[in-house]
Amino acid sequence: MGNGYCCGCTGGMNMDNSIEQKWRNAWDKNNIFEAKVEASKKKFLVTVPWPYTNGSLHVGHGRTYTLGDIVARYKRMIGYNVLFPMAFHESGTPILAFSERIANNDKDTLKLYRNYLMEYEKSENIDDIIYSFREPKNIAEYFSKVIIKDFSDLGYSIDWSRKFTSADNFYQCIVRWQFDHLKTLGLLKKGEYPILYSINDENAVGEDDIKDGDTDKVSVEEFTGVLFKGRNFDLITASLRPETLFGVTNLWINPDADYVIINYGNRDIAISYSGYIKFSLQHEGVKLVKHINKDDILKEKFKVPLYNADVSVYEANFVDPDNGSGIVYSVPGHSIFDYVYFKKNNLDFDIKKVVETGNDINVESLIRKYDLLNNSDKLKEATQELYKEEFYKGTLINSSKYSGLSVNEVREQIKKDLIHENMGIIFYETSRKAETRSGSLVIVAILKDQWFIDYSRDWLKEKAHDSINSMKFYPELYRKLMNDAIDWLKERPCARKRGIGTKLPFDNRWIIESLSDSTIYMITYTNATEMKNIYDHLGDIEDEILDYVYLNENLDMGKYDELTRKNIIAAREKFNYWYGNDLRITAPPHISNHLAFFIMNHAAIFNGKNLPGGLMLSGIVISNGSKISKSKGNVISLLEITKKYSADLYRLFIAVGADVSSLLDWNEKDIASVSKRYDYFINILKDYNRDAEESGDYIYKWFVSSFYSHLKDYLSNMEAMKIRDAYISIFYSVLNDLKTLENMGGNINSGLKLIMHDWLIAMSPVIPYSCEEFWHMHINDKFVSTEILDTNVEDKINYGILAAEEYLERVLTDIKEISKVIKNQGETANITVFGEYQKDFIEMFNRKEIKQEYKIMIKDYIKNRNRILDKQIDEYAVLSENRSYMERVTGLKIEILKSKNIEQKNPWPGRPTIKII
RNA sequence: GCAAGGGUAACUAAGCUUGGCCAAAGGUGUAGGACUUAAGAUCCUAUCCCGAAGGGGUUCGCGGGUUCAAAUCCCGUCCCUUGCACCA
Repeated sequence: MGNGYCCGCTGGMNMDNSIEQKWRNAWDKNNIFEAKVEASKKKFLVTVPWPYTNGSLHVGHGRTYTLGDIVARYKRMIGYNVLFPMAFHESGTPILAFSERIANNDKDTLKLYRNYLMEYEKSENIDDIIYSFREPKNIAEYFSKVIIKDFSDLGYSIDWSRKFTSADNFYQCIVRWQFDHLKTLGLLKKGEYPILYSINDENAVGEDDIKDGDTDKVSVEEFTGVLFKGRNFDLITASLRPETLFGVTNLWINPDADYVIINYGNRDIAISYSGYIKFSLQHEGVKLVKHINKDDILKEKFKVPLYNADVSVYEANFVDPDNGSGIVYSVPGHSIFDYVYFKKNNLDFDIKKVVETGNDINVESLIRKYDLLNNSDKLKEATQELYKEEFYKGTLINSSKYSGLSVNEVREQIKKDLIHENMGIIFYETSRKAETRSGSLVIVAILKDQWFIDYSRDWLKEKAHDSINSMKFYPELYRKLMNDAIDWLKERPCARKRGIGTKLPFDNRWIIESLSDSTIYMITYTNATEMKNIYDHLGDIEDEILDYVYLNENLDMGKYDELTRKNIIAAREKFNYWYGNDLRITAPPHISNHLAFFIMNHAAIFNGKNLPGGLMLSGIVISNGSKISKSKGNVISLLEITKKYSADLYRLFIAVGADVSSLLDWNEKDIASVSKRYDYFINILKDYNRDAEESGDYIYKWFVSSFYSHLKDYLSNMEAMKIRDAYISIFYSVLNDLKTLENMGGNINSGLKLIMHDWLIAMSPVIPYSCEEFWHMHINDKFVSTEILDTNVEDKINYGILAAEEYLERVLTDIKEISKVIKNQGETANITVFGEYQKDFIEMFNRKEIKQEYKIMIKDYIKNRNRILDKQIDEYAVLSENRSYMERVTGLKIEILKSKNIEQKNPWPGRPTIKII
């Protein structure tokens, strides 16, 4: 296929949507995926992170969910009682921000949502729905429905009876309980924290409040405010590179900017007006003294701290008064901006080199490389290149006691020394100039009383490491990365001033940050219904109830009524049965955040079997060769997938398109090649005729044996979560066997009849709809989705027959090779298999007692010894039985003989002699 | 710079943990053939080099080493990709 015109031909062979819908409805009607406690059965809880409900999901998101479903269905198939639940995440600012933007008629946002809705709604309804999105909960509600629909269409065996959202009241009780625990454990503490802030709105801003914040991220950068002493007042510059201090030749101010004198810590300091505003939000006790004229600064000389040289102040229009303090120091030896400015304005200047990199990347070479004197486009890029190079490879020179130290260690050192000498102060700045969507400036302010989770405790890290080391990892290599991430964690700000979420129980000015409220939420899946009942009944869930349910602590039940008691007891029973999260599936970018918190918070609160059991990390998905992004126009929604392709084809592509851990490229060419095989599968099953004759022929025996040996591979690969390898065995290899069967003169229907039952079950985790359809068509009226596979395959494999087939193929390969060499000149192939004499000889040889008349065979035997394999095959019978097949494949007349002589060139076991004449 | 992953035949991609059955799976592409009025689809065969006998030669980034034996283990080296944070 390869384009949209596929539907007339191959596309039509796929399961069409109505068939998929038919089985979806049947599954739902019979509630077959609702998981119930069955004490006698081993349970398996598999989770995938809950989706965030501010939009619909695309082909990339679908991978982890699809893998989750494949695993869930597989485990169910081999007899586990499986719980595969799902809930929705609404915490944080994005939904709120989108809602506000819709209310403000922001064009881009309206367009974005119109695009989402166009796929799901009739055009005349769209405006009304978008209007309703002025209320944030309507966005969340709408898209959670969309996601449920998409997930259902994709055939996921999710137990939706447990769904909830992070904004649900009952869930928030559980979050509060968790934070009370963390507090009791001494893991919560307060501190200062820099945040992005809007002056006009007097509020913290998130990525979604910032103009282009999603495409061009803004982050907080820590500058070093360096104070230069003057006669009447000091002056402050803000630098990312304090280590270049010894290379300072002068200072720059902007001739057109507004400068002021402020008083801070009993000293007068010059700074730009907007620098003052920021500074006052970052430090306490900053007072504005007066506005000053630029000349008051220009006429002064200032002392470079630590170094004490006097430098002058010059004017330069490239200095941005809104950036930092609006005053910068000039280091032409290591700053491209400074150097270029001097050059372009034909000013005299000194260069003092203070960083040595040992290579030829420096200010001058980069200016030449990018022709920066004539072309300023690349100024920023070149600057970054230089900073990176000097940071990682640089060593200080000409810098008094700091000389000889590497830049990356000395930067912190100099910063510390400056602060210690009272000549330095931390100055936060945004990584780029940013404004909110309403147009007010975004700056960095310091937030007092920020709450942190303290992940630096040794006892906690140790427990987390133990937990990681006893978990299963797919693939294994992530275990080390996970351990590293744990070591790396320090303090994590865990609450914010705004957004959707749960209030901190002991400080309700704060809302728990959205990753921090999602660390142990999987416990809720086990008993969401009961917890909701308790909440609805009592209007709250007391910590002591949660302690009883989740921590097996004691509870005085007397104070609760019967209904509550019933729910509490059921909740505990369900939790105890279902928890441990046996497998969590997500992607590597979560290692350093979500997964680390997931493991840490579990380690803090839980023990033993309730700690995480396993982790599977799937690689990223790209679409048509590039990263999925709106700007590339390669976002393909899950809805589009089920409509244009089919759920089963998508799922099959996810399973066999790439190893779980590798990058997966969703592109037409690769889809087409998977589709080709899938269509073949569909066709043979559609055309299957149940009245096919059963046959005990050799080739059917081989076919069945081969099938079960593939099934064996499949099972062992699935146990190792090597989903691709597993399905190559059970899908591609079996299809190939069917073709071989046909080539050998067998009948596909007769072959299918022998394996259909088990084949459909084994395939059903990946292509559940097709398997369901054919199961009902050809087997029985129960659901294949709930069938249990007989995993005892060993006695169904006849290794002798497999060996015979291998032998046959070997002989054929030899015949073809000889034919090729003699340019297909022969007509008849005489094949002679070994006889009694050869057998006797080998026995004698092994006993080292060779009779005289046999000695002529020694040389030949030695020569061929390592190609001889004796698998006790009746070679003569195998070849005779397949004579017509061999004749068809080789185009030669085949004659089979059994050796009756002692010869110089003998046939040996596994290696007959072949003569083509 | 640090950390992690990777470099395999025209392309893509397995294999490497547990060395031998690896000239190295699968897919794509290419060539020939079958089917077909034709096209498409499908199927079969071939696809590192040499060879009128199932054989030989040279390959798995590069250079060494261990071994009877290395794509696989060890050492060195070059190149590529990603991450270096508090953002969901």
